[in-house]
Amino acid sequence: MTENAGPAGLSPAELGAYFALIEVSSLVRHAVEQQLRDAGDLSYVQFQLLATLGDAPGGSRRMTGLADGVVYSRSGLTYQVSLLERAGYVTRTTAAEDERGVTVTLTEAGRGVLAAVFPGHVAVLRELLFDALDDEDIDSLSRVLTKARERMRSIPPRSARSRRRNAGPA
Amino acid sequence: MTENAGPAGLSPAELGAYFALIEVSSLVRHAVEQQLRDAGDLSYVQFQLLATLGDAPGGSRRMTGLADGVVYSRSGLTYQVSLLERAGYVTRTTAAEDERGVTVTLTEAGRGVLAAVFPGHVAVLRELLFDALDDEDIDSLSRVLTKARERMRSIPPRSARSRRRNAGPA
DNA sequence: TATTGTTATACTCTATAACTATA
DNA sequence: TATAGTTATAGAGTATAACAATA
Repeated sequence: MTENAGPAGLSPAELGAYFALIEVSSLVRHAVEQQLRDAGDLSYVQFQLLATLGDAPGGSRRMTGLADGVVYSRSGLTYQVSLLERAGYVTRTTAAEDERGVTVTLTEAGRGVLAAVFPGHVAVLRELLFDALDDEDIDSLSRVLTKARERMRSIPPRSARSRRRNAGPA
Repeated sequence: MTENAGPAGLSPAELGAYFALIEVSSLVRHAVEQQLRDAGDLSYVQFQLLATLGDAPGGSRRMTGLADGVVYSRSGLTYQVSLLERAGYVTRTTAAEDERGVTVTLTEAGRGVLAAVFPGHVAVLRELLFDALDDEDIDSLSRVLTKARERMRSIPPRSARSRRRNAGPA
């Protein structure tokens, strides 16, 4: 018997990390969602999609690539992208290389909202999260969470399985 | 001009920490939500409420105290607690000290679901999060996030303001 | 008058399954 | 046959505002 809580439970340190992770991320997300709603009438998912496109070369991505870590079902992605298209923030075109695919591209208006929303976004993060942390805190937070993220990405995500479940053998 | 990104933006370290925080917490939450659904037909919020009660003396809490860090509107809390009551996991009684208040109490059945759901819950956290981290990682994660949480709790939460907004001066 | 909690309602988001079209 | 994406639909969750009751 170790001090480390066997397979049955979590150690106190793990429990503490878990609860803090959930509470902090909830509060951050909730606060940021309000700000995005107020400043640009964007949901958080929509913001993430726009930001992902903003970082992509040419402001373009295929639907599939856009989903990573943001949305957990195909229909959900279609839904959100439809809203963005209706708002004029992205365009959808048939992919050049694969006629089945759809390329989503950020428009000028899309870059506009991003720019409009960004300062307030940053302000919320500063006030709520980063003002409480020194450089070292931020570094270790980033380091540990990045490590965790890489692990998670390497594990078969449920969304990848979901298709296969339908089209099972037989 | 510092290397530290002025008020206009976030430093690369901050950006990295922020994105990793959002992605990791989303993935964790999503995975855990599925597990809770499968194992006990509980939403994550319901699980949090039960767990909060499980930690409380006598398994009881006032509605207001139950909301902290879990739910962001009173009606949302009422809704979730109603579901829990209907399922037989909690009871609601008029508070002894304040006739306006409601005391929510965990039932035996409530403790039962918690127990039933817990091992799988822990397993998901291990596989997804903790297996990737060593003890030191977990300690710093816990330390930094706890620091952040304390800061956030000390800031006037929007939910506290919301009431006042309605009943503004004349 | 302020606070606790509930209710009614409207809305957003998500997920499953069925479907189309291309590879 | 497998993959990319869309659509229809149904359900869960959330928030706002109006409300009742107690302090």
